[in-house]
Amino acid sequence: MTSRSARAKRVTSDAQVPPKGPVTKTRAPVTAVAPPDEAPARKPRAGRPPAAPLVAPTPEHLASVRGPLLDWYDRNRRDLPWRRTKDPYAIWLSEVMLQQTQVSTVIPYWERFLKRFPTARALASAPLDDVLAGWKGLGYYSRARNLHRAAQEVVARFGGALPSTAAALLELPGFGRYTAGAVASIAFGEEAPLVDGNVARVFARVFEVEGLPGDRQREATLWALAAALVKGKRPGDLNQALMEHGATTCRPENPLCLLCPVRTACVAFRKGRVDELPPAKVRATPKKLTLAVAVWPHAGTLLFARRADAGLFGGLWELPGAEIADDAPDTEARARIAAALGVEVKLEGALGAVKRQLTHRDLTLRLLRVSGARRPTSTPAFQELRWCTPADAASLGMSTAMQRALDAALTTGVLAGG
DNA sequence: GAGGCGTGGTA
DNA sequence: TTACCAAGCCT
Repeated sequence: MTSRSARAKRVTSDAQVPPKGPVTKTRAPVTAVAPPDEAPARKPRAGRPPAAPLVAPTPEHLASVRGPLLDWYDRNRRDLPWRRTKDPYAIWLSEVMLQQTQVSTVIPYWERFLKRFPTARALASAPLDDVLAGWKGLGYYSRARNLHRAAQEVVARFGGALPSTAAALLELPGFGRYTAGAVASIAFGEEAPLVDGNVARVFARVFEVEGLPGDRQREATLWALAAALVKGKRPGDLNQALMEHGATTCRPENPLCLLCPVRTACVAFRKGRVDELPPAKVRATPKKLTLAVAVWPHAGTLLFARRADAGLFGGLWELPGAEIADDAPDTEARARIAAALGVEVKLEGALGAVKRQLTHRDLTLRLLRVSGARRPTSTPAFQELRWCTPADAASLGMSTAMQRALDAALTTGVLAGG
C-alpha cells in the first residue's frame, strides 16, 4: 500500500515550483461520474489541455451516498460534548476551535471556555486579554480575536443572537465558507453545504475528483458536490456524517474501506485509486525564526510584554522578544532587546534556548538574562509592558512556545532569592 | 492567490 | 527524531 508520506512532497523555499499547465478561461469539460456499476463516461475535448473535470454525479449516485452515510452516522457518531447542545453559540465556538485542530485537543478547551464565557454577550463584554487567556495553548490565536470581535458584532447588531443563515454568518469575522455552512446547518438546520479537509478527501475518493488542494476547479467541484448532497432532511447531520466518516473511516492513510458504508458507491474504491486520491498537499519548508528573549528579574517579578495584534502570537504576552539573525552574537541580541524596550540594558548572561516547531516556522527562543537602571513601563514596540510574578503570569494569554521559555527561565533560578 | 498563522497526535 | 497532518480564515 502506498503510504501518504511516501507521496508527500516538500518544497524548499528556493526550489523551483513545477510550472502549471496552460490556463484556459473556457469552461472545463463536464464529466459525469457514472454509478460504480457503469463505465465512467469521460469526454475531454480534443485539442485542449486536460483540465480537472467538473464532476456531475447522477441523482442515483448521490442517493447511494446520502442514505447509507446517514444510517452509518446514526450508528457510529461519537458522543462529543457539542453534539449534546443546540445552543448556536456553543456550536459556533466548537466550530472555531475545531479549525485545523483535532477533536481530542478541543474538548477540554471548549468546556472551559464555555464555562468562562457562557454566552455571546458574556464573551463580547470580556476584555480581549481574558479571551486570549482562555485560548492559551490552543494556537491560531487570530481565531480568538475574530471570535471576540464577532461576538461584539452579534450583540451590537443582532441583540446577542447569532444570525441563522450561512449568508448572514459569512459577514462576521472568523466565519469563512466552511464555518458559516457548519453553524447554519448544524445549529439552524439550513441546507447549507460545507467542505473541510475531511469532506474534500471523501469526495475526492467517492466521486473521483482530481486536482491538488487549492485548485480552483477542484474547489468548485467539491462545493457543488456538497451543495447537491446536503439537500434533504437533516442537513446538519449529513454534514457531520461526512466529516465524521472522513475523520474515522475514510482517513488520509490506511482508510478502513472494508468498514465503509459507501464503499459500493466509491469510484476510487472500484478503480483501486483510494491510495492516490486526494494527492498530498505540497508544503513549504518552515522558515527559521530566532528571537532574543529578555529575562529581566526585579523584586520577584519578570518583565512581560504584550505583542502587537497582527502576526505571529498576535495580542499574546511574552518575555519581551526581538527578532535576531540565527547566528547573532549575544551582544547583538542585547542591542535588539534594548532597542525594543527603549532603554539601556545590561547583559547578565545567556540562559539557553528553547526550540519549537510550528507549521510554518522553525522557532528558536534565545533567553538572555538582562538588567537595567531604568525599568521600562511602556514602549512603542509592544502594546503593553507589565512586571509580573510567575503567579501573575500564569493567567496571561501566552503561546506554548513562550510558556516553555518562561518555564526554562524560572528553572534556572533567576528569581531565587530576589 | 499564495503565504501567514500553533499545537499536539501519530507513525 | 522527523515529518506529516487536523472540523480554515485572512490578507
